[in-house]
Amino acid sequence: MKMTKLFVQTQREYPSDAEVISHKMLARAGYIRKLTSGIYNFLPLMWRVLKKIETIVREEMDASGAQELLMPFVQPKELWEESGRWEAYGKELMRMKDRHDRIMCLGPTHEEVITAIARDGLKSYKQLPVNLYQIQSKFRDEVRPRYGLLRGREFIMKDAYSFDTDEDGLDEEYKKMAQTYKRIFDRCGLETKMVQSDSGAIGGSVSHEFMVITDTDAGENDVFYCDSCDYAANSNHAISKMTETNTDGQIYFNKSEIIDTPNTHSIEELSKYLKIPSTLILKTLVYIIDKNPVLALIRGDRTVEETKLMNAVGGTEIRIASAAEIKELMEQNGFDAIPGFIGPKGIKNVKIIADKTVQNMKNFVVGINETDKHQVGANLPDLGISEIIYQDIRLVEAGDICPVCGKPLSVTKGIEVGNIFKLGTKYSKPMNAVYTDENGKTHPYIMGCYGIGISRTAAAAVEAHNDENGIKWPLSIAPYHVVVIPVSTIDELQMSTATKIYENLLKAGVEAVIDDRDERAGVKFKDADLIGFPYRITVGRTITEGLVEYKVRETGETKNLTPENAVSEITEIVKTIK
RNA sequence: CGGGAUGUAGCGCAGCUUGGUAGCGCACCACGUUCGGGACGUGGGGGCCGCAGGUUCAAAUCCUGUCAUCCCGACCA
Repeated sequence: MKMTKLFVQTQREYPSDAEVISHKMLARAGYIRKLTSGIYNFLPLMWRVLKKIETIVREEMDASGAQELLMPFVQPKELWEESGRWEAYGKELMRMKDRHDRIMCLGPTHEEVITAIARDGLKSYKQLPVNLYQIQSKFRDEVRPRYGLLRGREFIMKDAYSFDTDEDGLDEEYKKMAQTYKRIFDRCGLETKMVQSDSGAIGGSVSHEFMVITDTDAGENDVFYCDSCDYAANSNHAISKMTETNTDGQIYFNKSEIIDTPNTHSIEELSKYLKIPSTLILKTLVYIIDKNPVLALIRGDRTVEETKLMNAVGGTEIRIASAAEIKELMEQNGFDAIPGFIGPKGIKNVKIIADKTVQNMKNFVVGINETDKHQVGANLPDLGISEIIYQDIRLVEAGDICPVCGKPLSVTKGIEVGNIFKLGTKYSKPMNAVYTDENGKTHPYIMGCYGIGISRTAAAAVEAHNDENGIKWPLSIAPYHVVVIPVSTIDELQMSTATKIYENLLKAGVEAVIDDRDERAGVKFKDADLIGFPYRITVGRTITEGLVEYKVRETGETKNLTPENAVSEITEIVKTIK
């Protein structure tokens, strides 16, 4: 492709609305252009990158035995009512009416449609197992789209769905997909970590996410991992062993009593006032889960992990209660305490979930629903709580003990580029999607689902591979392999040599661009770096000695070669792409 | 949905306080000089100043409403 014809406009400055590096660079280098919030045009360079990622995904998925199909983007409400997700999915599901007032939605994922396809076609155990996948645009009406392609509303996704007769079959497919994903991301030049995670709105029992590890804001997930073993988990799912007790061995209170603790609205203020460690305080938080209040108890120094708490009561939506809601809860139970003095004592008809840190607590300090007072030297049996559910609801912290091997855990940030779920019968059962076994009996399919964010993977690759001058694409997914730059387009020898190199590269199957613009060398170099061509051949003054400059974007390495050697060097490298 | 901010040329911004013919840099077009890390000169083209209403002789500027976008908190590929 000639640069003068290539549809790309680079910008000298980063767009003002971009926050993270991938968004800034893809926009400035002319890969993407925002149409409206969270919705982007994929311009020719971007589309080449996306198609390359798609090709890798297709090759690996096909090799795993999965079959590609394509499902509709627009789906009817009725299907979503069958699975129960019309209500449950929430506002991310973009709903609309057609001209006959039939209610439809844009597909955010395709469990319902694929299950409907399967139940029509997969009648016999002899047809199973099957894994079907598609690559398609998805639409999720995100509350707050951000970070460019990392969290758009419309994005490209590969989604696969497997159907098995039993759990063992699902386990096998799940493992196969995990290996397939590892290969896909390796081929895309991305190092990923497979981490345990919560299964969220997709549902099911077990799930893992593939994370590109990063130390930037673009990593929206906290990942806890162990250096000594292979334990790794998203913060919404990570667990740790608690070894220490709630005191440092010192005895602070030898009898249970109620004391004045004026103006101690926070754990920090209270521990300062009483001169005790925060581990000695029982923290009580009020959450609203699916419109109902829930009390969460946790040791004072610890944070509640909201997804875990929500799962503990089987909810789908969680938020911290407002001051007004807490006041209402107090009034219903005959108290009028303000936040800071709330406790489980005397609260009726409200679920009380206690983190396991609370189980070991002795002689602690706790709010008793009286403003400016706390009970000290308290123990749980003394508080007269009718029912208390112990669950792990705490956020793991770096340095916590690995649940597998007992060594300290570390934390890092990650971009989730892929996700695999064991769904079981979550969709097949309610949708009555069944097969007939060898005895003539029917059973719901055992399902799994497996997603890869194609456009997010491209953005993650930019996050992982860049420098201050621009993008450094991995060769396998770069829009072009090499740019040939004649320094001066009016120098006949330079121009004719560059053209010959360019033509020979094309003949050898190398994807090349020749920068034939009548621009100064500096402009071409800056653009080449920004766009991120993995290799560059510069034809300049040294051509009078028969040499051109060969430069590697990734390392900055340069060497002078004859035009023939430069072509063969790159041709050989391109052949090595898997 | 809360809290904060911003809408002026394709991009980055000034002008608004104190109303008076809409500006700068980049990009674009023409000519000339330049030519290995974002050159320079001269000349040019491009704007419903987000939209609607109001105040005024006169509104980018003041007032009201509205829409959009971005950032901070709950989602997920």
